[in-house]
Order: sequence, then C-alpha cells, then structure tokens
Amino acid sequence: MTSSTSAASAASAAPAVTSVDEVLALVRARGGRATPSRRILLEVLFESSDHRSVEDLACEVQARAPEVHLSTIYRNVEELERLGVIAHTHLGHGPATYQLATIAHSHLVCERCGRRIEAPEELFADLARAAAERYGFSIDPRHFAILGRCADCAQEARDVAGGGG
Amino acid sequence: MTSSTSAASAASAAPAVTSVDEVLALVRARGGRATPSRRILLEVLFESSDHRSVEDLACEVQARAPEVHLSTIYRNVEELERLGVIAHTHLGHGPATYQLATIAHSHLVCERCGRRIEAPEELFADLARAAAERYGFSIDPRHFAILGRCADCAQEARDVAGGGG
DNA sequence: TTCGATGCAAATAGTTTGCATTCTA
DNA sequence: TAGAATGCAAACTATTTGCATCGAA
Repeated sequence: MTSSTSAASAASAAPAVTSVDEVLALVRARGGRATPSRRILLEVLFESSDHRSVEDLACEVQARAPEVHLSTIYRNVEELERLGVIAHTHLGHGPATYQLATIAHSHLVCERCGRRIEAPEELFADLARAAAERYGFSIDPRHFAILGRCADCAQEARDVAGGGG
Repeated sequence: MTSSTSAASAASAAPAVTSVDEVLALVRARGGRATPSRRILLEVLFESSDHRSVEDLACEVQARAPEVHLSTIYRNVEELERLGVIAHTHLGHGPATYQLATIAHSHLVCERCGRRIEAPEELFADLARAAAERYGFSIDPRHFAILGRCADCAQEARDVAGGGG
C-alpha cells in the first residue's frame, strides 16, 4: 500500500472499488444485501462525473425504477458512504452532494452566481500541511466547498466598489 | 493601489462599525429603522465572540424580549449581513452561523466529534493565492468551514485502521 | 402619516424515522 | 426462515413568505 497518501484519503482504508459489482460484493461482505435499488443507484453514481444531490440521484434512479423512494436513496447513500464508496460535500447552502470517493474532489463555489470550479487536491496541500502542523487537524477537502467569488463576480464587485477611487 | 489586501476583506467596503449605535445609525442611513428587536439582536451579537446560529441568537434575544419572533431574527440577520455588519458561515451540516464581520474567522470542524478550532485567516494565505492565480477566484474563508478530523479523532481512526500495519 | 418592520401562521426544502411489508441470502 | 431493506407517511430541522398590524421617523 502506498501509504504516503494525501490528507484527504488517509482516514479510512477505502478499497479501490471500480465497478458496481465490486461494491455490491463489498455490501454483501459486511452483511448487507444487493438489492435492485442499490444496484441502480450505483449505476447512476458510476455514470456520473459530477457531484449529485440526493434528489438528483433519485430522479435518475426513478427513471429506471419508479417505485424507489427518496428515503431509500437517503438510506443507501448513507450506507455507501459508511463503506467509503462515496463521499459527500456541503456546497455552502443547498443540499449535500455525493460522488464516488475515487473521483472526489473539492469545488470552488461562487457565492454570487453559483458557479463551480473543480479544485484539484493539490490546491489544498499547503493548507493541509499547516492545519496538521499547528492543530493536528486532518482536513478533508472533499467534504466542503471553498466559497468566495469567481473571477467575473469579483471583477464586478471591484468595479462597483472601486468606481470612486 | 493597495490591492494586496487579504481575499477575505476585499469584496465589500465594510465600514468598521464597533458599537450597536453605530450600526443602528448605518441602518437608518440606508432607510431602515432602529427597532427594539434590532437593537437587542445587535447587543447579543456584540456580546458574542463565537459563531451563533439563528436559533441560538433567538434564545438570547427572547430572554430580553420574548415577543421577538424567529422570523424577525432571520430577517434581521439577512439585513445586517447585507450591510456588511455580520457574516455567515456554513459549518458542514447544521444551521448557518453568524458573527460580527470584524471578528469573523474560519473554523476547522471535526466531522466526527463536532469540535471546532478557530482558524486564523493567514492559514488560508497559500490557498487564497493559488486560487487567485489559477482561477481568478477570491476565496472567503469566513463563509465556509474546513471539515476533517481533529487530532484525537484522526488518531482514533489511525488506531483502528492501522492496527495491522 | 407613511412605509418599513414585526408577529404569526403556513409553506417550503432537505432529511430522518417508525412501521408494516417485501425480498435477499 | 431470519432479518436486512423498502415504501410510505409522518415527523423534524432550517428557512422563507404572505399578510394584517404596529410603530419609527
């Protein structure tokens, strides 16, 4: 095992699951059951490259199996997160979003226009090091969004505020 | 041009209000009114050094004026935020928290035990610089929490996971 | 006197829970 | 068969909104 992993993935020994069947095997291995709704949810997750809200996921799952209930999705994402297969992120306000742990990354989110920019993990290298050194704190950049202003909105704000000198 | 201000305070030209009366004057100046509920809310905010949820604030306000309604607090924090007097932060899950803009700072929040560590703005200097250089993005560290594991919980996780290796 | 602010109730969004039923292992 | 998972409804938390009334300026 390459144990010099970044702060983001140090916490749990997440197996590198790469297919729906592997995850379902993992579910069974821990005493859980491979149900249709779980399989479909996983299919949707594996086909998504972006962060998805539970409602979002529910829509896609229900397109294939209309009887699957929202609460089932909630229970399943919770379970899949416990297994380390997916991770959630809080994007400022609004619902939590989920994505495969293997492709998890943080986002820069503009508080004004809502624009999202994918942030590679290395962007947090310095912060991770400083937090660890000073407070012993292991940051997990996948689980929070960096809020602020995107280039355009920051420029607009500057135009307004700086007009009079 | 002193454009090398920190990312956190660049966006709005926030007047350095330091007392309840100054804020109320500011409220009046923009056409608003100095009401008892606003005064009390401001008193509570000026006496708080920590981040407070709206419900939290409501409890303290209502201790002095029981008739003040929760929705009034919501409307007032919104107004005070627009004025740049207070700022909000999203602490992972749970309600948004508010604090005076002058003492606003970010927090490291443990996702496991909920512990909060105050993070000085300089901790984000490198991240702010990198985000600005690469994406033109101005981060606002006051408005989001850095999630992860505190020293104790990270250690526990290591004990559990690393037992065999 | 005017219109911004409030109290209250009800709506809304996001999420969780209790329980009888269904279905995997 | 056992008990994990589901569907459904209802509770719950956080927040917003409509509206008649109140009160600051």
